Amino acid sequence: MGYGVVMSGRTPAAAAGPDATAFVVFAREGYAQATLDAIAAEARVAKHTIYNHFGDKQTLLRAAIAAEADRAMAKNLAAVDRLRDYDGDLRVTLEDVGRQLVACYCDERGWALRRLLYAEINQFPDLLDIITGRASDPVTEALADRLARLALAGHLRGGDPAAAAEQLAALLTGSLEARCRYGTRVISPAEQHAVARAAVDTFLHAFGTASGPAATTVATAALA
Amino acid sequence: MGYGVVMSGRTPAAAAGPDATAFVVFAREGYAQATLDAIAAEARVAKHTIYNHFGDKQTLLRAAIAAEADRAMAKNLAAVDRLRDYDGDLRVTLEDVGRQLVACYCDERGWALRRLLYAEINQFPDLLDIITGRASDPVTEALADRLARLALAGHLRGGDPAAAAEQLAALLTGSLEARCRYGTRVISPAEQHAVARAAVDTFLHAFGTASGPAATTVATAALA
DNA sequence: GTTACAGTGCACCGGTCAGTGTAGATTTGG
DNA sequence: CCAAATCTACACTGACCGGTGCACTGTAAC
Repeated sequence: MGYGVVMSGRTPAAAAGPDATAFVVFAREGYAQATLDAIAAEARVAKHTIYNHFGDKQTLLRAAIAAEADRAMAKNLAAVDRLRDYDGDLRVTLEDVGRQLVACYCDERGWALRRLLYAEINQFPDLLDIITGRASDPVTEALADRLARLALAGHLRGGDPAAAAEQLAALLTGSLEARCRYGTRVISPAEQHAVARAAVDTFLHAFGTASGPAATTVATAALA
Repeated sequence: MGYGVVMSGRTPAAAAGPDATAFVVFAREGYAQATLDAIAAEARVAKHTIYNHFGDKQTLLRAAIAAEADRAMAKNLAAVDRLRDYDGDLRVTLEDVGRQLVACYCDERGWALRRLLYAEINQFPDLLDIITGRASDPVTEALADRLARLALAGHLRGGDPAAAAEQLAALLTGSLEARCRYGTRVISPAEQHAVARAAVDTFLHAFGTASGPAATTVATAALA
């Protein structure tokens, strides 16, 4: 013990532990450019302490990424879980969940994690193993579970729920890479809402039942 | 003069010029880790020669990325342009184009470019300016142009063709990040075909006309 | 032949950084 | 109250790399 919350007069950066601070620095500077001196200074901790805890720079990187991936997945799963609150208006519920998933994807830290992964995946291929089980895979699976329930209840067309989940996820996140300019642009909540609405609209056209609210209007997919 | 094609006994790496070689090394090692000595050696060129041509390391990076982005965009635009060969079977034509776009996205060099962009966008925000006009933006726009023609001819539902193009692009590429594991996994042509077919199927359900071939079967979107 | 240009190989400088060593301060637990 | 463990501050090493200077070679034009 001895970190963060226990100690009183720390900066926010240090309050979350050295690995969280390390993630911020790694994401900002890149692995090679990030110096341990900078990480230690930003975490308000002696450089030696980091070596005591993590051994070397690579181990610190892996720990930082694992912690951040856990955080991101928890947020995603919480959003998908809201599909249990299905109260009769499928479109509204889907749009709500979609909006939250889009928000997760547009999150500053989400972009930072994705950037860091793309950047270092060549030098550290084993980062994939750290991410697998903590990333989009379980989220899509959980989404497939919810969609399967909805299909069984007659609110969606039958078929492979995994495929449906994949298509919905693609519709929600596929355009965000371009819209957010690789994470350098922050898009407004209104624009996020428009993306979610357009995605759900297309999804319901393709996977909704005739009885369901498939055809409202062609979404005015212009942004706000 | 003095590079590449003109000289006979060069390795493939050097045959394309120092900037192409530089891109390969930058993508493999990362900007900071890539040494000019390594680039020069791999390009079969003296380090000094690189400085004569590009001035410094950053300029070399920008030149390498610009060249690679041009190459990628040309390939994408060629694929979209095949939508002009519309011969009556919309689904077949769209799947053909979709398959080619998926292949572009899964291209080894395409992943390398995307990785490099994600990796260095923080250190070199101006890379976005280099990419804008050479990247997915013009491709989506060209796709919107083709879809507008198809809608006008009654083969697709009306509405904003830009939105339709964005949705189609999202369906095609949205699942590839996960499927290709950030570019470290090569997916088979059969799997690429399945992705394109599922995307086009969903797209036609949402944007096809009643007269069109909207409903075939729910695509058996299992991979091969 | 000579002038101009472009490339080559090598050695060098200045700076940076991971990781270690050490010695003193602080905390923790019994 | 003491001892073990942990943290801090700081100096140091060994290695690496961007960029430069220099002496030399090859080639094409006039």
